[in-house]
Amino acid sequence: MKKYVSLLKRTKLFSGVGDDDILSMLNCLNAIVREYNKGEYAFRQGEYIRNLMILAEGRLYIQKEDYWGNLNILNEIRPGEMFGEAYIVPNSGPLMNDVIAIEESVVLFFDMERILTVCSSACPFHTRLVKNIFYTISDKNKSLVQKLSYMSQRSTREKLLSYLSDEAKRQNSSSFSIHFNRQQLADFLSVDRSAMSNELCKLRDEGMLDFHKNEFTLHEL
Amino acid sequence: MKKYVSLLKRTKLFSGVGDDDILSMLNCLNAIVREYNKGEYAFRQGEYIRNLMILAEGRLYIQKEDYWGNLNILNEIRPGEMFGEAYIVPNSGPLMNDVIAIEESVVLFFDMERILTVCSSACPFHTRLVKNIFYTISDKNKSLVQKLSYMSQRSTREKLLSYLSDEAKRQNSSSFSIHFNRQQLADFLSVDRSAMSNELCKLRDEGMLDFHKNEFTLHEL
DNA sequence: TCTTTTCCGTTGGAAAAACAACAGACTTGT
DNA sequence: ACAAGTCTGTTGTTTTTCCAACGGAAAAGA
Repeated sequence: MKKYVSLLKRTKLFSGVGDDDILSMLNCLNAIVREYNKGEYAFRQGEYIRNLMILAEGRLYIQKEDYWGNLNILNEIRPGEMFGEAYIVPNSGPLMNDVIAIEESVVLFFDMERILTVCSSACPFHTRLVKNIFYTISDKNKSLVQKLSYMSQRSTREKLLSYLSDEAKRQNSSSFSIHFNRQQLADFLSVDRSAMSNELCKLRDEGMLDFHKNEFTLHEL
Repeated sequence: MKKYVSLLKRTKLFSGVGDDDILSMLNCLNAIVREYNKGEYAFRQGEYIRNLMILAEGRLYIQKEDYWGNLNILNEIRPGEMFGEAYIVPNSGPLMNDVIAIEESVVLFFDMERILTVCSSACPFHTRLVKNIFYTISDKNKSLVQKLSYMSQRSTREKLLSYLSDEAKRQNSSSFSIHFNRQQLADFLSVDRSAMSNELCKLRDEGMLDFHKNEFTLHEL
């Protein structure tokens, strides 16, 4: 367990907690290590989750199979990332997705009840932990709402405009750069790359914006 | 403040907390009441939020204006609903949306720092509160992820199939009813109603499902 | 009961996106 | 320096969605 302390220190969950405190907290939180082989399912649709997990090594897919058997990859989990945090609510129903290891993977399990039930004396950093988890989930919540606001636009053009508009706000400048390449941006917005590229150029020709590689500039009309 | 206790008792935030305890907690959490006139902005894009809010009376829109001035309504808040929970993270940046009262409204403000920093002696229900807020936000997170999984499907057909498939899972039966009418479902999935209606009938003709009003039955292939 | 309104399916034309395929610019690795 | 691979814009065709409009069925209201 000790070998994961340096990884955990860099996670959002344990941000601001010292090495020694992490070790004692691992104990307090009933931390368990589990390993998965490549291709093995960590969780299956229909199971109930009572833990918060952090991926220590490897790579996981969160995927979903519909009633007719069509597969769909929803998310990719990389080392240091937390998952399962949305399924710890009592009576929240069973897991709707599968979690599968696409590489040899190591997962840390934390007892959720122990996290939320504050043991005031034993763990001085417990309050910190509750805040961290709360902040992480809030952050995720916020970015989900934002993404949803792009995705709910009907056309590729509107999706682009709402996304770029938000980036300009976020970076507080009408000139900014994005960390996506074209294919990634298209995937993020769930549209076709070439159609999106085409639309970007139309927007440029109409004078609404300019771009060079990943540098964008929005223009007033 | 007393007049809102019965409302608060029914909110997710104060679920499981008795009347007397709510009153003392309101004090502990530095609760403030603010009223807004119809058309008045509660918050504007660019502001920083340090509170958690519950709408007591009236109705609010969470809306967004893009760089070129196009308006977009993201959400409608009704009495008893909580909002702002995603913006309380330190360094989370300014609010990206506007919050506007579309009716004469009353909003309760709670000091977020007070909620997360547990005062072990004074409030026996504090742990309960932290759990409640955590559960609420997790729940929201989960439904956002689900919705996003529908919305990220490219075609109306796929959006429908993934949504209906999930409902069947959730209600644990291939026959189930939904609480949306056609227009609401179309809005939820961000597609055109008539096109969606058309697609539903195609799916029925292809033998994948059946429906009568809001009752759906999925068929194996 | 009769009227009005809402809801839902249907259709045809217009608009947009998806798709496939390709070429040039740029990167990377050897 | 060269080859292989990636990234991006472009074009033409096919497919899908959007939009507007309509009619019938069901529900709500007078």
